[in-house]
Amino acid sequence: MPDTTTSSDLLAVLRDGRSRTKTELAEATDRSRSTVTAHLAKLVEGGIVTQLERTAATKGRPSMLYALAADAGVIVAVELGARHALVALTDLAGGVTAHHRIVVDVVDGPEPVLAAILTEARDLLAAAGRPESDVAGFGIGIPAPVELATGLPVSPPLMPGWDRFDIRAYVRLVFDVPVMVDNDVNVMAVGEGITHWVAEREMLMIKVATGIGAGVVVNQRLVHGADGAAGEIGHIRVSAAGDRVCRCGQTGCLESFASGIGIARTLAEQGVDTDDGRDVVALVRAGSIEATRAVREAGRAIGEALATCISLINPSVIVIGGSIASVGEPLLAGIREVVYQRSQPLASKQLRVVAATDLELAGVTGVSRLVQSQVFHLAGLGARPTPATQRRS
Amino acid sequence: MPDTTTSSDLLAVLRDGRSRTKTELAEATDRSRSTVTAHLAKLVEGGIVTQLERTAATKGRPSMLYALAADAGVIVAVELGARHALVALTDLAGGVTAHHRIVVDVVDGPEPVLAAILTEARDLLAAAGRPESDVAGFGIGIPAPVELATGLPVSPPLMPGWDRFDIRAYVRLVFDVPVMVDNDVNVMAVGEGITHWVAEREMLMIKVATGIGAGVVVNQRLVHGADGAAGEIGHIRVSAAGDRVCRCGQTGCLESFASGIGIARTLAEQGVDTDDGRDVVALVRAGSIEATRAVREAGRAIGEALATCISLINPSVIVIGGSIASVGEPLLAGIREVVYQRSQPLASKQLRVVAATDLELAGVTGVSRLVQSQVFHLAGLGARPTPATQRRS
DNA sequence: TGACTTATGCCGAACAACGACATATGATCG
DNA sequence: CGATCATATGTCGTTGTTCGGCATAAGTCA
Repeated sequence: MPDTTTSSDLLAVLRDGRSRTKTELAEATDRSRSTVTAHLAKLVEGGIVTQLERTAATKGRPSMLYALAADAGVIVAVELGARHALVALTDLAGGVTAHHRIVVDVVDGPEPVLAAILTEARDLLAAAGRPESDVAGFGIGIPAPVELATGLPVSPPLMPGWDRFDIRAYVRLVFDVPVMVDNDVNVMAVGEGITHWVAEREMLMIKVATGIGAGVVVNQRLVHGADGAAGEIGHIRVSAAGDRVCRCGQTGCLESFASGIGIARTLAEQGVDTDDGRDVVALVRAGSIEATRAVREAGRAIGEALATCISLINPSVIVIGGSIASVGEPLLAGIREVVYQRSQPLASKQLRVVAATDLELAGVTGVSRLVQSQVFHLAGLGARPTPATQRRS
Repeated sequence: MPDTTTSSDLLAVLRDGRSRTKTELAEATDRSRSTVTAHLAKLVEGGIVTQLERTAATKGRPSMLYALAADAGVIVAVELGARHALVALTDLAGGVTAHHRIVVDVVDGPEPVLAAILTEARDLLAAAGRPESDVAGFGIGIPAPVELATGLPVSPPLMPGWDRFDIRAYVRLVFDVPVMVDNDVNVMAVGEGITHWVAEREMLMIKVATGIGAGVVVNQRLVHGADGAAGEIGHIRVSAAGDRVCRCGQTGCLESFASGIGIARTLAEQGVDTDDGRDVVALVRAGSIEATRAVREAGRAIGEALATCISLINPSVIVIGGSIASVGEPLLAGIREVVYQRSQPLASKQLRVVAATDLELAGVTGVSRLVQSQVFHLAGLGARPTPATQRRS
């Protein structure tokens, strides 16, 4: 029954899973303690919030601690890549309790891929000793633009056969719960955002892997754009890419030069043998001078594109992730070099360009958070209700 | 006393100045008629809302119409350019009732310029037969980045001497009312947005004049960025600008090639005499082939930069304004040519690139709307409360 | 003129939030 | 070891907001 503003606000504060006292909650939600008491009672009765043991000694009477009943349900969070899927279970607070990577191929089309994912999810649930009825929500990040209102993938270049396929409906045949679908980089942005960059209003998450994409956070909210195509920066034209022909048919695309495939292509032109983007990381780690240089050049190209993005939205943080980012410094150095050289002083003085901290789980963490928003009817990403308008003086 | 949510919601609906019946208001604010009645009574009593005559015949009893008491106060709205200022008076609904353009020079520094503006505002008030005590709010759009929280201009390249000058405080010495300061292109974006593009979630306003800047609207809200530098796209690097040195010290900046000054420079290199950006418009209108071509080239360069912006935020509308935009087709054609060629099909299929419709008053209209938000304690730009969460089933 | 339609005003009921008071529970100190 | 202090808890009456219902007003239309 938590449908009032106060209950929502309480959940919005408690959604991170940490426990709090009534006084803390009253302060955080800007209500009186009696109001918080009343609503907490309902939430506890409904099994949504748990009353924990008393706090350790302060001076006065110890207070009760309240926290989200994170174990009351399970969220299935999936990150889909071109050749694999990471299927994870999280508790209602977003803590990952189990995860497993399976091999799939998105070009096989939606049914077989989703079937494999759903099977894996069932297996994980069984292994965790959880009945399927415990599933409270399902979410998936996919490497395609997603239309915000409908959750449908639209014109996905990497995923022929998925165009406007109703993933939500398909999943609901198995798990009849809220289903969230969003772009893979968007969910990474959320994952990194809620774990490390809660306070930042504008943030950019860049994924450098087989392709290149961005997750865009503005005013603490994900940006989807009119067609779900926001953040599709792989086909920005950069000078470094020259006349190289991209798979999209254009020339000079960022992706054709700076993605895993693009770097491999650069190296191949120099006679260095690489099959795939994955090899590039191995080569750099092995100390290959050519590979290191190519990655740094790729970083510069990305930096060139980012300089423009910075001029447009002036973010305070840019997080670099994706498989290629795991080479670490060379890529980051290339990006920083151009970003700080080409950006206006005002926009770059406070700007931080950092590597993603959780390459493996950022995606599913973000998915879980977005699903949680739906399960609890919460808005936005922030830890607090929303910094909108303060109510009291 | 209108400080409750319901009163705010009512004002948020009525802010456009149109009149509505109680039933319409109840529907728009999602409250019962009795609630609306109660709050309207207070608002009418407070002189904030006016009760108008009855509606013309429907079938049943005619209803009363209610509208914002637009004449209860005056908003002073100013648009500051490098060499001039447009000082306007609007009613509380944002309707421009008087305006006058005065000559100033921003390089003289803030005090003399603001003094001239304030004097002009006083003159306009006197001419309108309005006492100064009628002024309910003051706003100004300035050609500089503005820090959102403080309203201070930061590191303005065009306005040396204005850095972190407290415009709000200075104005309040004369008019002790809410004072709003924002970037000139931001306010133009708001002005165009509320008059023609209310429904669009993502929108870009591009001003092409002496310099080049953008106003960025995402999720129906203005984007200021971490340092107020969002939309400062004049110094994006574009290939067309080649190695041309920009006043910012970098090379290849969009502004060095595609702004009024940049176009003049291009023409000068071809031996065509122009003193200033203003001349460019005259030359095109006079049928100069060189000037027309140069403007179209400028459009292409802008299109190149915009293609990147489109990839990042996927707007549904891009509005082109500024003095150079008044040449009309050549500029727009150049922009469209590159935008539609370089953008991903998904992002550009629904995208409209249009000319600003109100070159003269869009700025002050936007200023007035932003001031109105402060005067009535409203959030956002939208006509409706915010499409956030629907309250009933 | 009377039926019909639509708006209005007013009132009591339901609900949410608050502040205050009495009480509970531990630490701390003499 | 008991008194005191500090802090948290539960409950209750008050206040204010919102809702739905009912009687009534003010037009149109036949």
